[in-house]
Amino acid sequence: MTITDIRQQLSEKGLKITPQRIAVLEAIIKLNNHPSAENIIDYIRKNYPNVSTATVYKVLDALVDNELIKRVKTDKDVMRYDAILHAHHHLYCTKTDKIKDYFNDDLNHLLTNYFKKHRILDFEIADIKLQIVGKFKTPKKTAPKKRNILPKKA
Amino acid sequence: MTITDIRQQLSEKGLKITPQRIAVLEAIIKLNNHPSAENIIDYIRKNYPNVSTATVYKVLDALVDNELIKRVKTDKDVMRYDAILHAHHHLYCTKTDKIKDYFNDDLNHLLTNYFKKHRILDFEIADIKLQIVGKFKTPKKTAPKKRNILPKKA
DNA sequence: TATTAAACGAGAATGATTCGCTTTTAGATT
DNA sequence: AATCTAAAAGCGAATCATTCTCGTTTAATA
Repeated sequence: MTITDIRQQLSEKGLKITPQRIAVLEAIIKLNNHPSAENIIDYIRKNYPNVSTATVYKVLDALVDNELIKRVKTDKDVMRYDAILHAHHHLYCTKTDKIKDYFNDDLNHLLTNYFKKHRILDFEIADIKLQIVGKFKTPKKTAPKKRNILPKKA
Repeated sequence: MTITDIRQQLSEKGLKITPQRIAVLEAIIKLNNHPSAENIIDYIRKNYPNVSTATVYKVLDALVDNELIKRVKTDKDVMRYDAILHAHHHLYCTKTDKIKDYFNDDLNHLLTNYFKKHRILDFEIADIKLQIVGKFKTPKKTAPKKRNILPKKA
């Protein structure tokens, strides 16, 4: 996703192309880990120190309204954001609060087909998101990466 | 779900049985519409005017920690709560912000089986929630309910 | 009924998000 | 290229859901 692509996307939605909007979209794509508004602000300020907090929130709203990004809600109170690159679901780790993308087209087809056959009365589905809650397992190591010969604390 | 049941549930989890905890659980069950903390507080205060806001939040945390209720995440910023009566998913209306329960054991089995066959690498699933986003259709009326003979504005 | 850790109450504090208002700017028009 | 104007950005203050602090009360147990 290049800056040209970003400009293109904004333009397609009839949004004015501003440095702030480009910066926010770029930040979400670069950070790539469901950043909070704060994360995004910190990232942007490295290059544009005087971007207003309120502006970032306003930009985020505009981008969500125009379906260029999605909001991701956690059990904690801060909102997180996600670039819309490809339909995907989320794995929520109850231990670490990490959110990982989960791509599975096979599953998407399964769900789409399921709801094509079993419509929900009086409801028109626009999107289906799976929140898969659980824990990341620490993978077993075949060999330790590092050896710590020294004691942890002097 | 009677008060005796509620006492039983608290007791099973090793939680002290307090009037406040009973009131909160009762409120969530009675309100039955994914209430926010504010909704719950308003409801409880009708009968117990001096329940502290902080207490309600603390009780909600305790109940979530002990899996007696669930948090319902929305794209908006307030958290909502839901009694755990039976496994279910949610329909989110983008027009009205209403959240409706969606029960479908058939679908639950489908998903459970799917993930039994297709495990997610390094992730241990505890719960799967579907957020089905869309719009409630207003059902077609066979005849109009009212006729408005007068002009809309004088 | 005495003990005590857990729970509660009241209100202040926090902090993410929004508001109100002014200034700036993107994009269109001359 | 200069002008115009609605949209966007900036900035500080305001909002408000949620959390913290800490003194008081209470549920559970002996």
